[in-house]
Amino acid sequence: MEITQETDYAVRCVLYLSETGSDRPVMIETIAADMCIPRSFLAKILQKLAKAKIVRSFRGARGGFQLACKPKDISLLKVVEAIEGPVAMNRCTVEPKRCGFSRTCTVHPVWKSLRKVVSDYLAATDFEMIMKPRK
Amino acid sequence: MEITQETDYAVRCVLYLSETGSDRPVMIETIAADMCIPRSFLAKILQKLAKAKIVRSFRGARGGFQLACKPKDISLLKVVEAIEGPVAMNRCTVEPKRCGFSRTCTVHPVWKSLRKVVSDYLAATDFEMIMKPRK
DNA sequence: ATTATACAGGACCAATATTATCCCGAATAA
DNA sequence: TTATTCGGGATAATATTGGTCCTGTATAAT
Repeated sequence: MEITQETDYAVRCVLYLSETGSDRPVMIETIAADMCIPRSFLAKILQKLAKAKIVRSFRGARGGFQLACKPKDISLLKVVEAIEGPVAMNRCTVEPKRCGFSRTCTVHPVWKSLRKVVSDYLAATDFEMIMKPRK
Repeated sequence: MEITQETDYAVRCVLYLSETGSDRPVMIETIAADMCIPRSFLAKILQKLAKAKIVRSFRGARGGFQLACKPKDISLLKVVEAIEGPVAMNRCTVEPKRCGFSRTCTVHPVWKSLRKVVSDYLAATDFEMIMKPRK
């Protein structure tokens, strides 16, 4: 039922990039230090975020990471799914093949519906909303 | 983000007891066979359900398990928490001591709020609702 | 009372997932 | 050309999950 530590790192990392709003790429090293995330683990996380087009990476000297779009256009769902894959409460709602009961199981629709509740909530929350108001 | 296999077993087990509606206790053996749940694993699960007062156990010959109350009075939340402990999306919302950021972290309230959404949904779903309508 | 039955609970184990770390190669700015 | 920074594969430590087994205890039936 819980998100993983990795997902928590990912969310805080995107939030960090949202808040700094730098036009220069930020190095893994810097983010790791500022957010207390193990450097090499964060590197892996940023790879996933880059594949999901949430951040852009730049190699070489002065390289690093930037948001690929505005905080407002990044939902929590996008980040969570970039790390954990499709959100679901129960495997059987994702791969029904492996659940012999799915056809007759009356719990199945409940998990599906809860999944929608969660996923809608996450989709409706973007990083502009999560950011501290700067005023 | 997913419930565990164990929780899935627990829910299906309570559903089974709801649907059979037997006034005689049902043996672990029987439930295990009917629901395709490993016998000794199910035994552990039923222990947890008994501690949570969701089922009653009877020892000795003709022993077994019965629901401790009506399906209508058992929420999905009760069963899930009997197995997994308090539902939460993020550890930091349960034990804030271990999260140095919780005071300033702007994601924190989001997880808390999502937790409420999920927990409300689970609390609103009881086993009479989950049971097949008998007509 | 005795006995067969069925759960209680502790110890233990295997498989899998999570949380990392390290290294070498590829891109790239200076 | 070189120092820098990410990309990605391999690997390892730890935690969690899923599951078994065995002994003890309660209890219904005889």
